[in-house]
Amino acid sequence: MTKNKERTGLKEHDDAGLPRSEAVTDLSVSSTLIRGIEVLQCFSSTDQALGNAEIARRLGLNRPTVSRLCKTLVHLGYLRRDAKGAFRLAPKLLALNYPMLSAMPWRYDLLRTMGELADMCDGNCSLGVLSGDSFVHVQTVGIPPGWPHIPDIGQTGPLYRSALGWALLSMLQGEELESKIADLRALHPDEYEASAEKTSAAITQCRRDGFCVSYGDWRPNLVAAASPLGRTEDGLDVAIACALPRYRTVAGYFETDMGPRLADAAESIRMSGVFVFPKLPK
Amino acid sequence: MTKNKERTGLKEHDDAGLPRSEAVTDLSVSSTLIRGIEVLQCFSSTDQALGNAEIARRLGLNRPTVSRLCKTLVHLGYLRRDAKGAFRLAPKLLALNYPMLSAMPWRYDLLRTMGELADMCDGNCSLGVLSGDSFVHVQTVGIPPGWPHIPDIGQTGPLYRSALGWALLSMLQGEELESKIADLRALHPDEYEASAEKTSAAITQCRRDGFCVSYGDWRPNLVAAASPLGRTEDGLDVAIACALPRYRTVAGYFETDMGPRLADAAESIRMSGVFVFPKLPK
DNA sequence: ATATAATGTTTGAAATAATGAAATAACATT
DNA sequence: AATGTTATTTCATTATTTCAAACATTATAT
Repeated sequence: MTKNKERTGLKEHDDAGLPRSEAVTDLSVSSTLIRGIEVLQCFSSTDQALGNAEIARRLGLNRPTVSRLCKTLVHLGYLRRDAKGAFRLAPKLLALNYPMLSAMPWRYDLLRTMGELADMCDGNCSLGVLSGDSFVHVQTVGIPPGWPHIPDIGQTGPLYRSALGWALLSMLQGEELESKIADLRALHPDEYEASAEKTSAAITQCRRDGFCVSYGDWRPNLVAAASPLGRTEDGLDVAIACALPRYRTVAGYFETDMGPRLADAAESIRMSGVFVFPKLPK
Repeated sequence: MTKNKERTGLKEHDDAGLPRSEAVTDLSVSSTLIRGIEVLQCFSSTDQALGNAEIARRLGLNRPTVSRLCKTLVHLGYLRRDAKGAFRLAPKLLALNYPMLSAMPWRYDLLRTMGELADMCDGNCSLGVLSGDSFVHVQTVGIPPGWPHIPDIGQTGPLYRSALGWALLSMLQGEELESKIADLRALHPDEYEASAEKTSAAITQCRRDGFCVSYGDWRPNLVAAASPLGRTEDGLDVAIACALPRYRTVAGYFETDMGPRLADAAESIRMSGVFVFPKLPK
């Protein structure tokens, strides 16, 4: 099952010294579970309906295997078949998340403030949470008509080239920050290197001014400012951001107006006590 | 693996005539995938952090097995360990849903109308989608402070004893409705029977007046009205509901004021053409 | 402190479940 | 009708899971 190992990126023992050239599969994780969930991961905003064969092609499995996995997921209610017989994610998948969303009551408490911020900059305002090598949106307010993309719960973005990502990184302390950066570097060597300077500058700015700004680093036509909020009791790192389309942005507005205001708002949110803000190194 | 079969409720061939009393396991679904996902399903608003042993107990597996499944889910990023070493759902799980949310652009288009409805009744307004034997909330607007529960994306409720559920059922046609009711009856025999009359009355009301009302049938202290919206192009059945705490409800308000207004709003939403409304039987 | 009871993880061998090739069936599109 | 799709079924092979036992690691109680 060499293919499988490479695909899933499982950590395995070094084969170098083994008697036969046979690879040792990692018995401590379940490959079937991985494959099943990888089926769900195949779907995206642009690939909303997928057939068996297409999924098999992407995952490097053969059709019968995928057929069985999909059948299982349909049985569980997380996939459905549309009129054309293709598979689509099913609404029950949302139910899996409800426990997590209801564990973030601060998402509601911040709605008002977020709305005010969105109005203030005539753009939108989002909350993001650190997750592996990405941030994940957990709340978004203000989605004007004609908005270039759909920021919604669950959308992910890069830590190393987005305002929200930088704000999140700025909260990590020495050892923690080191290891996160090492992870990012390992996962996206070239991409990370290309943004390394901007990243460290933004982290510095966050720590000094309480916010940082991104000019189209993530979404080419969006300008955004972000501020760190802190870590929740149960261990999630949270930041807040405001964004608007580039063509509507007045030069310097984010640096001199919106940024400081966002930082103020973040500061007063921190006063609520929901978020623990780390003591930052001088 | 007799235990497994019973737990997962897999359909299997009748063993009656088999030579040995050995059960035939169903090769067409993947039991490992089922178990892995069942681990995720263990979490709820009230059980946000679970240990290995607790999960094992609930699923009827032994600890090593659960340890491996959890390790796999952590590897995938869908579980995380908190400060105490317990497992919690990880934010990456939200990312799995993003493709589905972004496939429902009408969730945004309806925000304004929903806000108006919520203001009008001084309560909240939600969109629900049919999913198996339940509805799933896909959007909620208006969460006043002190609200008795947290209606949010992903929350599920019963089809047969809630306004939203009844409104959804009212859209199903003959054969489709029959089979859905049969499913409900099979899954919750007693509970269904207890609400059967209310259910059919509400379906009738929906078809006649365009809305139905529930007085605490789902959440004891909530009164709600709901209207069917129709079926989306990709096959989801959607309904809209407004709810407020019972103690704030004036007698008859939902029947004579809010209900008809909701029905009007639903009617004008349907005009937008996003939802296909079935031709109802006279 | 020490004992006791839980929990989490690692083994290895036995049992089982997953796999993929081949065949079949169902469907669209020529 | 014929071709190229795609989805499903079957079955023998193989690899993965499972479980019990032992160990390590916490908590909790005495």
